[in-house]
Amino acid sequence: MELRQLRYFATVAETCHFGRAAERLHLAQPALSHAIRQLESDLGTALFNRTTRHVALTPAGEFLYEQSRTILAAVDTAVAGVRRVATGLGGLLRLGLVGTAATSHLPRMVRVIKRELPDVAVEIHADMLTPAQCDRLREGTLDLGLLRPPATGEGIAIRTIDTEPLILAVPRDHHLAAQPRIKLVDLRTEPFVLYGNRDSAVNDAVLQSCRAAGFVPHREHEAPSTSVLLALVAAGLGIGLVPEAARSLALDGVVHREVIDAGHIELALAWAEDSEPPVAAAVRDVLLSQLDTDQLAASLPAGGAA
Amino acid sequence: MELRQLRYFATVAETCHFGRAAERLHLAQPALSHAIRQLESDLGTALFNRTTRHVALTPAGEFLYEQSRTILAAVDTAVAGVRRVATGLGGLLRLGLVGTAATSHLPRMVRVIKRELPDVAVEIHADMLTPAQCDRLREGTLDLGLLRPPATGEGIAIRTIDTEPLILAVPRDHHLAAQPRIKLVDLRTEPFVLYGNRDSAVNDAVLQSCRAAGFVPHREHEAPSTSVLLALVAAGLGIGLVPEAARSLALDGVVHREVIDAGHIELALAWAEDSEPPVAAAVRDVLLSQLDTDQLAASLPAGGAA
DNA sequence: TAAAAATACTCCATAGGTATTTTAT
DNA sequence: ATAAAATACCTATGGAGTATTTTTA
Repeated sequence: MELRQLRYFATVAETCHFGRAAERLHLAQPALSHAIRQLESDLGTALFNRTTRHVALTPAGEFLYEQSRTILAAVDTAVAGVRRVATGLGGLLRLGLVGTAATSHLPRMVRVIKRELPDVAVEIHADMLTPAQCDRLREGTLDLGLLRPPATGEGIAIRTIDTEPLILAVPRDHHLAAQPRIKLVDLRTEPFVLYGNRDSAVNDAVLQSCRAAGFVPHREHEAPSTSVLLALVAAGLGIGLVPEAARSLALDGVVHREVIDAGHIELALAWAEDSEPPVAAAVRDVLLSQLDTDQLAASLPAGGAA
Repeated sequence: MELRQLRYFATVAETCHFGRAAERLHLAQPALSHAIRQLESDLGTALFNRTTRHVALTPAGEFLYEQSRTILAAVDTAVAGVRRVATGLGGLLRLGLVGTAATSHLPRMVRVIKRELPDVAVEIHADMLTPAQCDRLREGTLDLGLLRPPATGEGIAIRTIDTEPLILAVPRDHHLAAQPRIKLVDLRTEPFVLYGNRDSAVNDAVLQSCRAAGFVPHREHEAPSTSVLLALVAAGLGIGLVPEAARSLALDGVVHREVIDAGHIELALAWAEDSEPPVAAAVRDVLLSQLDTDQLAASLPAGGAA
């Protein structure tokens, strides 16, 4: 059986008239008659009871007509779906992110994607370190990444979307919590809770900032993630330097303070330079153009046109 | 898009190898390559990323493969279903019945159909009088009928499947309930509850039996159905003559008694002589052969081989 | 360099056209 | 008598074959 036959059959079933059905199909009547006979012979059963005056479905034809509507509709939606996936308007987007991006940038991003590309399903791969994201982007098991530059290895394109200062996290009753202006050197004698993972870009930034300020932080404890790091700070085991996005974690017993010369850390959108799937390109466009819009709006004087 | 293309595509998607897929499809490799190129150009998008060393699905191809499995499975079940409906092994059977057949013969019949033709769906059209069933059999909106012979009009074939005596229905405390041998003439002075419908075959049989016994029953009340008739008898409004099948209705306050010379009434299976759908023929065969088996068993001496 | 897909071409099966016949109302 | 499906026959598109070339791991 072929879809051509099924389409012809469905049209004849709907009109119960070979001539009019042929017309609707932009086809000559004998060609249609022949096609239906062919289908009947393929199936080994009559689908129509026909005289020259009347065409009616047999029970088998009745059954096939119901099925044909389902099948033809499924084919149409499949074709439309393929086109959507091919253009990036639909399909699955696998988005990787570093720990802190989950609370700071993710919610708005997902909202923008849902608004601009409603047929795209977003699959979140949270708490992925930058090198892991780069590997998975290259091997094609991730479509986009939110990571800390620089990207490791070849073939990854990035665009910085935000620059955050490192801020101080201290226990609520710590003496630094009350200090008005904090400089990095003020932390040189403090015990630090540091990110334990060698691949952590935030850890690198913290160590580099301290080195620039002329000291090596005293490694009191190690934490595998920002939330654990803050928990250890809350427990009074030390102080920490974390990206500003960590403010939104708002752990009880921890307060955050600016550090004048603590340096910054970037967050970037990353994708595979080649072999980027259409959804990735489409979502990237939407996210980056949204970013540009926001920056433009921020650069304009407040109180502009509504 | 054609099913041929979809079948080819699914095979390539499964093997990720044009040569092996072509082999599986009993096709030369260039023909398959060409067919896939054709499909890709129809859809306006690539379905495979191919080098001479590696074939992999694109996101659009991935999507189409999932859809193709659904569609191809639907096509296969549709074709199988058409064959079943065409042979009568499947489909919808619309079965008409007179009121009393619902409790007497229907349950066993449905059980036999379910056992022998599990893919046949039975639609019951209960409480249909004989002439109405004949009309609907002729116009093709009913497939089989359980009715009281003779059938009215042309084109209806019937086979008698049971002969029931008419029995007496009386209130529990009626004097006839205690009488050992009842003859029709004993009822000549009694008030009767009769079937009200002019088309009722049971009513005809009752009136004819009484006429043969030399009297016209005194029409005290009329009932549209056997169950209502028995309810009126229970209420003490008169006596009734009903088919033996009515025993299974077992209304409280009503007792049934044999009447020696009350005559019999037949129940028959009926179908349209021409234009009988396959499912009707198949079910009829099953029911009638079951009937023959039962009669053979009944005619043999009891305690035969297991 | 070798395996595998693409290209080039050839052929014929069949989808679809026109002209005509058959059939049932 | 006539509308409509079936039949007969013809044409040409395109599906599938063989031989060959191109490509990349």
